[in-house]
Amino acid sequence: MEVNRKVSGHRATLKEVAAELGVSASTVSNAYNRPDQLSKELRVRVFETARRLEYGGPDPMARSLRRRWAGAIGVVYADRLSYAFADPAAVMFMQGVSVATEEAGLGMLLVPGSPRQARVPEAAGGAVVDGFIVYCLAEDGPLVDAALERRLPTVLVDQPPKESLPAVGIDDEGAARAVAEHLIGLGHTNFGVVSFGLDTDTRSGLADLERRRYATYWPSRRRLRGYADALEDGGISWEETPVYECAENYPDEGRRAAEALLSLEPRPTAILALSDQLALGALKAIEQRGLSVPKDVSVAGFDDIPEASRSTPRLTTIRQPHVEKGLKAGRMLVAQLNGEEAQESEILPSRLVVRGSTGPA
Amino acid sequence: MEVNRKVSGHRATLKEVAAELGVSASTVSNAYNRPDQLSKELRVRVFETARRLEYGGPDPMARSLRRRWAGAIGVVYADRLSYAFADPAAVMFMQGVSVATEEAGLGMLLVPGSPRQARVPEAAGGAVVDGFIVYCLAEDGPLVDAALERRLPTVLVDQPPKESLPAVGIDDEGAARAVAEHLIGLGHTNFGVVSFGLDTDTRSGLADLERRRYATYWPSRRRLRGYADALEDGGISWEETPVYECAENYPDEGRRAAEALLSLEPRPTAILALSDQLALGALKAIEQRGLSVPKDVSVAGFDDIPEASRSTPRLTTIRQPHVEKGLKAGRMLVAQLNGEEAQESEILPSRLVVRGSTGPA
DNA sequence: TCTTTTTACTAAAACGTTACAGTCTAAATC
DNA sequence: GATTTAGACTGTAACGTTTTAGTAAAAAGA
Repeated sequence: MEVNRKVSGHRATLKEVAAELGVSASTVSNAYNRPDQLSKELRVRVFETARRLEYGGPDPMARSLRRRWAGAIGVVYADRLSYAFADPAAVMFMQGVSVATEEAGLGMLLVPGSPRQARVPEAAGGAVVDGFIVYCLAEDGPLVDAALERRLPTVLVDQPPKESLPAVGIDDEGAARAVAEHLIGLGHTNFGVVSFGLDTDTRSGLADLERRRYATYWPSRRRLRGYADALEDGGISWEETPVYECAENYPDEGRRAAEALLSLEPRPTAILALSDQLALGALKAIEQRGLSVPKDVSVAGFDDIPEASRSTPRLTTIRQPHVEKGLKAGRMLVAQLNGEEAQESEILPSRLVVRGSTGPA
Repeated sequence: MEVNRKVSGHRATLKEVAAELGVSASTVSNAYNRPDQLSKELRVRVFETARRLEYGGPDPMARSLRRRWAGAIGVVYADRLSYAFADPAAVMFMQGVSVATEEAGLGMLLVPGSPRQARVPEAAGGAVVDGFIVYCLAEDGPLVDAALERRLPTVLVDQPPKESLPAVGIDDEGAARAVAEHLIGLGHTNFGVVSFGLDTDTRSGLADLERRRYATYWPSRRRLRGYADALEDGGISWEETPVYECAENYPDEGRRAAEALLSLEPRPTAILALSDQLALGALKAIEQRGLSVPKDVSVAGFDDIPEASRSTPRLTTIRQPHVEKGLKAGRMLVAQLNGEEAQESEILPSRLVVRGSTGPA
């Protein structure tokens, strides 16, 4: 759907208010921006006239242009925004960002568009913002390019290092390794992996080695790498370990993936999921099969979203500080906007949380 | 914290690209906006030169000013944004809005600030947007005024009708009445109510009749009204029914409120909560007291957030279509932006969902 | 060959502000 | 009484685009 701007009735301008009062435009401007530059009485009269003419104050677009300052930061998300709101981890991240923007009195502009839409680059390119937070984007996608080409202050989140831009993230690889090692330590030798989509094509199904290695999304690639290393170190073939990729990060997709994995021979006794959302779906698939967790199959997730500690059984997972990630990223960006130069990238702590969904093989 | 704009290095402009190439500014502009207006070859050369000069395309602020079109809508929220992200109902609402903005290729600007901050009106007044969605705001707050003064297309959500602006909401009063009647039908006569804050002061504690009647937030007022009517109709004194208001819509506040209510004499056998978040807290308080739900105390919520059907016992509540509310509001606004005039206000359906948390007195 | 159409480009005027450097008057200082 | 200072206001020039109306040359049509 295309949007045409409304041809609404004429709206009063600062100039007209000035003319009506017989003063200069500067004075009216000052009435709004520098009260000390004119007498109290005149200021009152300015506001009166403004109200009478239905003048709603200086136009933000003109002001932004003139001041070269938008008063907002852009948040660019990997996928459709509506998915972000459906993903507890992303919501927590945005919450963190919102804390930072509120501290700074800035707006938070959610830039629209999925990698599958054409208008996307234009959206990021056209955003009236002072800086970007780029969150978990396919690293070579057009969206990220569009954002970077603006050459605005930018903070990368869950992304590979790029052009010496400051970044915030966790040690995805190490964390993934830790979950896998935990399960190996419990004696498991037959694994199945439930993964995010590994490329921008929306495909669901088993992924070959090539596809796993060149996963488009940085966190996916690092996590798979962590699993792979741990398994190989434990004498388990990564190549023969099935990896089922899900087009979308919803529990239901995870359920389907787990169903597929459970039908394989030999049946995995441990399922590693790249997110809790997917792991929760896997839990359901196992239950529906009449199997029990963790007696028949162990399941581990990633993210430690609130639901992970409320499921039955409660989910073994990797805890990472989602809110803090957003907060850090937001503050870093604000610092850059304030002219502070060298922002250091940060790796936030994460750790394995063992709960009821994993047990001995 | 105040933000100063970064005094970054000079950034190339469209004019400079034009000068470098020896063509007019119009031509460069056309290269970006109307490819059919110049030859293929020149267009290519324009982009080359742009890249060489590190020109990132037309400046969005200038473009917005000239076109009188921001490409974004503003979402104004009642409270601190960070609370919105912590409230599942608000998140679902925003998800709905995001679907609508994505359909239209618009950005979604979250306007910062709580009613307790001074800079707020400036934030709404300075937002570079084409329209507003005003979500559940204290109806006479400065924020809503600031938004309305802009005289941009606006859609009200969960707000009292105002200035013939289109609105989206549910029948809060009727829904509240339905929950209360359900409990009365089960034989309850001793009620306690757990409410949101009833004024912009952040107070927690029992609220007198006056305060209940003039609650600042529209949904609170309507829901309390619904409870009141149902109780009075059932021969139960509303005045003597304790209403405990919570400063914030978090489960923990609900827990504290319920603790207070359970210490009263006579102890309520039914607790009505204005939201599921608060009701979930109440559930916990009752459990901590060693009482059982619904045997000793019944609890009903409002909103039917996902957690409501996962608690033990599962929560009796009012289901309302949060996502659809956002979607409707978003589409209404988009329609207005497209110049479609008469937008009808809409009352979305809601209904009582009876689950395990309510039972006979 | 002469008109008409098309193609490729340009000049100039907005869009609505704010920053900067002044100007002018009245009060304060010496 | 001359000089400085402060206060209140103004004029002009950006800010970086897009749009409108237009020109000149080339292509097409008669």
